Amino acid sequence: MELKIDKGKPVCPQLAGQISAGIAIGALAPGEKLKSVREIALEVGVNPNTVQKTFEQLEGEGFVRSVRGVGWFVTDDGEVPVRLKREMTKKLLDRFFDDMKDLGYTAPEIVRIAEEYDYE
Amino acid sequence: MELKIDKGKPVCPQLAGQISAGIAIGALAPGEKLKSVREIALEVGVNPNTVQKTFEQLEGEGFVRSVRGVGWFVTDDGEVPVRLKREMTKKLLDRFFDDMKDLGYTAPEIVRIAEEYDYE
Amino acid sequence: MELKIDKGKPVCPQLAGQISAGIAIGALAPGEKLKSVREIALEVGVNPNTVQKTFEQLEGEGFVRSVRGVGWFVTDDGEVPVRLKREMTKKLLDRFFDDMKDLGYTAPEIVRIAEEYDYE
Amino acid sequence: MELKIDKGKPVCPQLAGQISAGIAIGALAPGEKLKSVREIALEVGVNPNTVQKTFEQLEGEGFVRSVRGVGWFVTDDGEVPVRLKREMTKKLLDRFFDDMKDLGYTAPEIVRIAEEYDYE
DNA sequence: GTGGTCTAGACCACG
DNA sequence: GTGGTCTAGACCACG
Repeated sequence: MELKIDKGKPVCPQLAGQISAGIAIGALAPGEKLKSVREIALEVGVNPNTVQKTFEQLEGEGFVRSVRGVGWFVTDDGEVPVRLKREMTKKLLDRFFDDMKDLGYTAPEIVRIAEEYDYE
Repeated sequence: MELKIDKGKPVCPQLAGQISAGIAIGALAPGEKLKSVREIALEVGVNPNTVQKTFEQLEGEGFVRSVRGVGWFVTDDGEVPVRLKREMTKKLLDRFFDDMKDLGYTAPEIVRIAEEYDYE
Repeated sequence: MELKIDKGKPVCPQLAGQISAGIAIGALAPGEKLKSVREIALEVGVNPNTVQKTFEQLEGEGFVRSVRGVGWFVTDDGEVPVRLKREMTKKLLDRFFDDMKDLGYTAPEIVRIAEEYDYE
Repeated sequence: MELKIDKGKPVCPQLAGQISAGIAIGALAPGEKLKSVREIALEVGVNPNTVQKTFEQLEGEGFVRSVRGVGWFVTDDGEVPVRLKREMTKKLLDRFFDDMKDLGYTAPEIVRIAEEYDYE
């Protein structure tokens, strides 16, 4: 699984979001070993500490676990991806509709705009 | 126009976004005088310096202008609201579709989910 | 409240334990502002990052909360000290009896030894 | 004598503590041959290097000695178990009373709590 | 001055 | 090589 960071924005949330998404969509399977802290740090060009911090945050949410001297692993709990995808989807929908409503659109208008949106 | 700040997140972008949205939707009309820096600071519970900084940023984008000793005004340029709304809408759509695609949805699926979304 | 660190042992658990104990015994009251990260770092002679990390761990357990640019505060939840004291007491008792049992003592013997212990 | 390791915590101190306790309580008699490094490593699921290192530490404290090509033995000195038990007991008592005092208990309270403790 | 984030780099335990 | 902890120090947002 490829990771990509937009420098200039906070790194941890970006990494956490991408790894969470990877778990949610099954690109990272339950129990699977993740790339090492150092490898990810090199790949996306950030400090290993930052990757470590991201993993510790994900661990706090029960998405990953660490085995000292071995690596980090996706949690074995098969329910997590299901729950994650549902929650992340809801979050995106809520934020999108909220933001669009702040711009003056009604719910039906938002849906129509989405239908007409030409996604590259 | 009411402003609301989520403490804990950066204040300036939040304020700038809400004021921009206000201009985009016409809640703040071209040429209209804005509330004073102090008034806004009290209303949302932040430091006046922070509000001042936000206005200066908006001024840099041509959305507002200041009259010394009097206050801040929405730009008189009637094109600004139109342009603002178009740009902000596009930004929200792009981000929403990008994020949903990262979650494994295809464009048609995203549209269908939006249609089924039950916005409170 | 005074903090003291035994260099050579992991710093974060020591700090977290002392602050938790302070909350448990009421030395740090609900809602009270804690010393700043930098002040504690200077006082106990560790890096501010380490103190910050400790606070973030305590935040994850709901014992403290931060207000950006202002400081860290003991949680307002008055139930927390009660729960904390009960849990920490149980933990210490469990560990003590477990360790003593590993040393070959029976429960009654452990109690007798505790009664005869001459605490300075 | 059975050994059990809590993965995630440093292994050497755990092993050393358990073997020391075994000597202190006579489960491992003076002069007795210990299990081989490999056998222990397999039993508790750690690397043989780690077990070897633990034995070398215990050797440094005079608790065990090695016979090349044969294995590791508990020291023949009959005084060692007595001394070990006394020292380990004192250490546990000191730590327990210290920690409980940090939690706000007085010595008499600590004793009373220990008396009332319902050890499973 | 205060918390928040990040880089750089050291050193440890374990494998 | 891998995670875990820590120091040192920079820079940001906010007050």
